[in-house]
Amino acid sequence: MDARTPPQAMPSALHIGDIARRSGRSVHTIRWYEAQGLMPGVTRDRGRRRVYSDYHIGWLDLMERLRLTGMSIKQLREYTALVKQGSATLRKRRALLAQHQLRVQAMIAKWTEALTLVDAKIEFYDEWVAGGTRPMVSPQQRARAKRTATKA
Amino acid sequence: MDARTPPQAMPSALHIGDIARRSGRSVHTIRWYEAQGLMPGVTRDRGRRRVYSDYHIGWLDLMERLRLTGMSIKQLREYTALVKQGSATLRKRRALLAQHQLRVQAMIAKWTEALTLVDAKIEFYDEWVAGGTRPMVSPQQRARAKRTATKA
DNA sequence: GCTTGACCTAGAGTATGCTCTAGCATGTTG
DNA sequence: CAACATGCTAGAGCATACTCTAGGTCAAGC
Repeated sequence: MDARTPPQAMPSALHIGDIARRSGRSVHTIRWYEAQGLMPGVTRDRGRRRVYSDYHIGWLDLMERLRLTGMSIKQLREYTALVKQGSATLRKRRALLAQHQLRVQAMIAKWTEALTLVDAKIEFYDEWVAGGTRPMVSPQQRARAKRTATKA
Repeated sequence: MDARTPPQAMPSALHIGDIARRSGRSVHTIRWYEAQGLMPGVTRDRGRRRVYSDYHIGWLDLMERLRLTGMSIKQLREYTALVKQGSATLRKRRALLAQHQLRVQAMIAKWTEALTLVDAKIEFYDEWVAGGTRPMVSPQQRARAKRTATKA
């Protein structure tokens, strides 16, 4: 009765379960992402089921990397909104990603700095365990020395 | 009546407000940290007010760095519990910090990897904006190429 | 001795980011 | 055509890490 699409007409027509399996997320999470405005170009089939393509696998990979590097759902939503608006927003998208890139680089620098104290603390414990007495040089002093050495 | 400690007997006797100001936290947060078992060696004065020393400034600095690098409150609690138990737990503390150090290093590696896609995406947008048409080489392909180049 | 500010406890409220349940519809397969 | 998987919506629940409110106590200065 109804004009069905031939099985191989599209490069890929995935249902939510397929996307869930292939992206390593739960179907709940994927629907929730869509509700949050993080899933561009999701269509529906006759039975109102969501239809995805391979594009969405790549998309979720990007979302994951951005999330992993600390981008909030709110910012992902902004980025997704720009993508939905088409190529007129290319510059804005670029700016948004460049801003994020800077934030991540800053964060990595901060983490590296925070590690100096942890390194110093471990060294301190090593000496304490080896010597049996609390070392003279405090972890804070060591960390400071390390930072100075790195800068020099 | 009661044997009062002379005013200058201790190197520093700080109240919660001083600690809050000097550590950049709110008094609420500091009390909450204590309730979570993250504040060793807090004593009370006659009026049941918390008394801190300079030690706690350094302690909160460590807590902040560990938190910043993704250690959970639960893990901080474990570490703090070890510190409270004294020098018998030195090896355990060292192990806990070393484990965290590895996690942070792995995290930095992961972030750096996640950045390759963002870098590639920005480059892709730059070409698109400059050329007016969607470039042939996808961000994913670029990112893959970058990762290969880095490895080689 | 009274006001003012800092402090106290207990517990409620908030933001973020999922994660799952309930109850029902639809699609596929033997 | 029945059974069973898969999907749907709406909304509740949860973990984490704070953040703040309410209602009262305490200490020091005037």
